Amino acid sequence: MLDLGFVRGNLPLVEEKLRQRGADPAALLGDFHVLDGARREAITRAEQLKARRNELSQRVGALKRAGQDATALMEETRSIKEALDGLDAEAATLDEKMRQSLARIPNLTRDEVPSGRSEEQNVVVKTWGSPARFDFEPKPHWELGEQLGILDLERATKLSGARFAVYKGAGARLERALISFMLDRHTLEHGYTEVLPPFLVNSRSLFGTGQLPKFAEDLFRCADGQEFVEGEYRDNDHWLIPTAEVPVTNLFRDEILDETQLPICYAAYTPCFRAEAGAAGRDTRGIIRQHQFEKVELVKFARPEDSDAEHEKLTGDAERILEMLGLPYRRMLLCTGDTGFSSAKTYDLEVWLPGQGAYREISSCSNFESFQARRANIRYRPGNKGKTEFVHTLNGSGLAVGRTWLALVEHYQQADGTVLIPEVLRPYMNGMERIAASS
RNA sequence: GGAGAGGUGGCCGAGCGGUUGAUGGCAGCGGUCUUGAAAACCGCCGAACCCGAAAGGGUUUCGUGAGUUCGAAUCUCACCCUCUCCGCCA
Repeated sequence: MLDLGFVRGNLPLVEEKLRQRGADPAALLGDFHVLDGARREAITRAEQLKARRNELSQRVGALKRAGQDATALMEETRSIKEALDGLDAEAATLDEKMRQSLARIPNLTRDEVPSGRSEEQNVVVKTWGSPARFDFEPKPHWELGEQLGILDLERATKLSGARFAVYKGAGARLERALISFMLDRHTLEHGYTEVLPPFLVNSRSLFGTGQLPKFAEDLFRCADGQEFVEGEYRDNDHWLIPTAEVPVTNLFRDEILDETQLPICYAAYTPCFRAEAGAAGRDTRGIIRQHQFEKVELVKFARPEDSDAEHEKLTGDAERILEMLGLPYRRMLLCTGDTGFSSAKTYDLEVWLPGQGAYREISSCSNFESFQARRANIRYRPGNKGKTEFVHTLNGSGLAVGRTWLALVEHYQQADGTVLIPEVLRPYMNGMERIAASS
């Protein structure tokens, strides 16, 4: 969420930034200054009446203590109260409107983010490794997975419908190995603290990180309470997390952190659940796009002046996993139109998938600056200044485990249909060197 | 699910209709003292919003929402959450 005062004082800039994102400034803040003016006027008038009422009440108290008559004053206070009812309601309504429209305005992208409509305009920042060359026709992971008996998509459909998977044998083991491998690197070598959060969160949390209200249709919600109503963020409803970002970032919601704690770096494994509304027909084969997938997520809370450097470091930490696994990738700087709602700047890591002959997203590393912190009210007290400030939050996949699984299977496939296991992973696979059909 | 207790400022903890934004303690900040540090002592110290160029003024805020009252942290009701015990269960 942007700061109300900032939007008020920088309307042209905000409009320009929204346009760069491909958003419609008119729709998002068309009547901003009208609404803002009306809201402030209502507040001012209501507050003047309240000041008068409070003053009268005090005098009533004084008179009564002195044993004198106060009926005249009490009469005036009563009439103020009636006028106040309407005014207060009006101010509250306008305030809520402002709040809601503010909550739907995306973050401002940084100036170094390239302008662009879609992913076409994303910029390659670096490329690591090069796509493997095969002297045979590489197969997509769904064929390999089925032949090796490590992936069962058909039966998953029976259990849960489309976009679910069952992993078996070495396939299940591989998934678990990847999770452990990633967590070990991040906690043992990159300085993150492991967190295992709840997989269900309330709507307050989803508002905090920016999934609500705009992206409700992308989420799975448990039918254990009332309907979701925009503007009402409950702490007693339950939604499946779309990413560990939500519970982990919200750990410090409504808290004031000590500056000496920062940066706080967490690594969390969780399954992720996404409704994938609007993705109908996309990536229907294989496990690229699932309703449920595993992910190891990196989350940081940093001082504003450090968030850039922490963003680079975090992205590097994710990249290192790909490098250790020997998977070719490239780092993309997302353009304005492709940068997520809450993010000020995002790098995507794209891994090469031989089965598709394309680079596909396997990690997304974002600096949210104070956008989420303002929504979730996460602050810290800088130095010896008494004033609190919002922290900067960051996160990135480190990595999406399901996609790592399929990249690995496709990248390390052999002519005979087996899949080599990279050396760094073998300790996590009980020494297994390759996945063969009999396993 | 049943019974009880409780939700107050960064933290702990008083207050239980009228100068209470809230006693006190801790932490933090500034100062005195000291070669330095500690201790001791003195002072400052919540947040959001509105008006104002500023100085400053005002409003709201004691889990949330309604209500009673001239006036509520304090009274009433509903709801939420936490803790303890019991039951059930991984």
